[in-house]
Amino acid sequence: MTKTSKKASVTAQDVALRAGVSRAAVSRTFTNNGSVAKHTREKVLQAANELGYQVNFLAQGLNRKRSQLIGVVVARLSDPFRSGLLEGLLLEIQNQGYQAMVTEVRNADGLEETIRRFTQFRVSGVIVTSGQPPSELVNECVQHNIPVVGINRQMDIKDVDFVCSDNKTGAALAAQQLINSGCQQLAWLNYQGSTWGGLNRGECFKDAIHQHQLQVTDLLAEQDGYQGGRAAAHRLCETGERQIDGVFCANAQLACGFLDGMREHGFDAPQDFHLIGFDDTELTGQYSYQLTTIKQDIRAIAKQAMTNLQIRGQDAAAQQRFDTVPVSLTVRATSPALNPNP
Amino acid sequence: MTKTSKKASVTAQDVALRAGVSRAAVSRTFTNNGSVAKHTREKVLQAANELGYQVNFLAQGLNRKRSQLIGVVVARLSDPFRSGLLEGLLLEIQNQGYQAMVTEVRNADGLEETIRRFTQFRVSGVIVTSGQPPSELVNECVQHNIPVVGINRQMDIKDVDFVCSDNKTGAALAAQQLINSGCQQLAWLNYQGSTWGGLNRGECFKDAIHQHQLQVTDLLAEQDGYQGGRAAAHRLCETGERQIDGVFCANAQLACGFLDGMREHGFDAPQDFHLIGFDDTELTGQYSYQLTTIKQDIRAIAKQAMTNLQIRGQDAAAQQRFDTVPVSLTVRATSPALNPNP
DNA sequence: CTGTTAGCGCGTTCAA
DNA sequence: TTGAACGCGCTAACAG
Repeated sequence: MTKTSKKASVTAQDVALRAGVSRAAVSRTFTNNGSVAKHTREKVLQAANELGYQVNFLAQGLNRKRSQLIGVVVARLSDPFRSGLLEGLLLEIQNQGYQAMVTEVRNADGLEETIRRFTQFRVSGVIVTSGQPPSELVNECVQHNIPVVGINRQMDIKDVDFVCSDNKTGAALAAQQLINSGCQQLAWLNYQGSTWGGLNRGECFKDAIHQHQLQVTDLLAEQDGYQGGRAAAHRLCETGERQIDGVFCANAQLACGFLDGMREHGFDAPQDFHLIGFDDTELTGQYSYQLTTIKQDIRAIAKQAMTNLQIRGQDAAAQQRFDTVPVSLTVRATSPALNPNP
Repeated sequence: MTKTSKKASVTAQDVALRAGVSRAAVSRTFTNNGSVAKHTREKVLQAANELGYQVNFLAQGLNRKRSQLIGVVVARLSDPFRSGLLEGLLLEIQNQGYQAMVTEVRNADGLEETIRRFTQFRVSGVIVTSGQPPSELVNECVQHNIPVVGINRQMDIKDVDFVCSDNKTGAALAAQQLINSGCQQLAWLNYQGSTWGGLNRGECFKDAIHQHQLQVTDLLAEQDGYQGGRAAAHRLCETGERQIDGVFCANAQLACGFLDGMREHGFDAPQDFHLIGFDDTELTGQYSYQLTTIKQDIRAIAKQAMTNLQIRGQDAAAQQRFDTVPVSLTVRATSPALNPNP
């Protein structure tokens, strides 16, 4: 009870004492900052090892005015693409030696509160995969010199960088594929409250189609995700005025729902229509769907996002970046490969 | 340039100055700790508001030896159940005023490194949804007085609490449903490298079946998830010695894969066999699967996990808890409702 | 109820 | 290369 009751946590001071050096020496060996003699370094390392010393990130962050934390804003993780994206981000963040603080956000107020909390933890960067970062809050980050990057969205907020899948090429690939397959009555399916990414894909798709002198029917789902796509299919079949033979969807969930909705009415792809979705998730490859999709390169997106954070972390006044990540067409059953000799 | 260049971050000191009170008063109003006169409180709040003051969580945590962070260990977010669970945890953590630090872990070494980092951030608690927490590390947490709770796993590690879906009842419900439907040749499908949860469900299922004097065939998938289930179905059909008419799966992904694998061979549920999966994910409800499942109550699990953290947070020596969360049977097409008058 | 004081554990000058 | 000393921003114990 007198001296055996060790402090719960061992500090740099303890290590210094045991190694017979000063606290500063300990700090230096662990931050690789100042110069330290090889011999002392080893003494410190050994003492630290024996005591099981680990730096206190709270104290470190307080001092450096910056923690090894990256804030990540997510939403609707039930969408496989979004959870896949989060997984990719986590991996990349950890690879770079950071720790992810993640917040699920449901509305604008939530985003505001979240970003505020991020700054209170002095995060080294913020990644927004959902919602529009309110410009005032972003300014707050900028004041604190915290870099912010948005994924699959793009706005004109000063000092915020963006990395985004190549929607234009993706839409063009889809258009090409549908048209080359002989589709004439094309449709674009999106959720009516779609994110920037969805809207952008739609515009690009229509542009691409119009270049071929064809028209596009707008299918607007009242709900997002699988159920929205399914309901849209039902409505299409029930009103059934238009003959549609090629559909491009803003995301994979909508596409799967649409496909199932059509099946419920006795139609299926590719016999009765062709179907292409955005996002290549595990689900889209499954036997019951076999969806032809535009595949986003999650690893590349995550990598680029972190790169941007570091660039702006070093130079807060760096030029705003809008990075585009290549996409590719994954051909499956719902819009099969073209006959090589037409 | 002389006095206009404000400090990047405004501190409690600044607020105190402007409000004409002491730093301590500021601290008190923000932590609701000591008592503070209503008048001063208002002055402080106003000054803080004008200056845009926010407490520095790093400093706060350093002082209290505990941050408002909860560490969450996850793995394979591509599984919809796991991402759903994470979403539930995030919501609950945020509701309680904490922030989630989440780490994706791929192997035992990763878990070790992760938990170590959690302690370095002085998290208020650790939630493990994947992997077996190595007992030495847990001890490290205990030393730091950090509560640890495991979800859907259960081991005999001192001072660690567990919350787990009621596998026994779930397995019994599944057994009941299959038997009452007239199934005679039952099988249990699991991944060969399954987690504790999967193994436990299997044992419970076999117990339940044996009580009815029936046997269970073991189907072992060499891979986890959808592809594992699909391959298992292929193997079953190709070797095809055994006639199987009722299958229970360790999780939903296996079940969906199994169903698709059977379909590829021309068999389908419920005509040719009955099928029940564990985990009720968005996927299982979709038209193309309509899987009968045992549903886990994610909200309840998350709530219980946080409750346990707080209990042990207040009393480190609290008795170890093994909480069980009720499950329910969601009846869909692959094992349909029974005829009311048999 | 309030202000003063003493750390929390670490990074970083500045001399030596 | 090293150590002494200061401060990061905040909380908590103590006096008034």
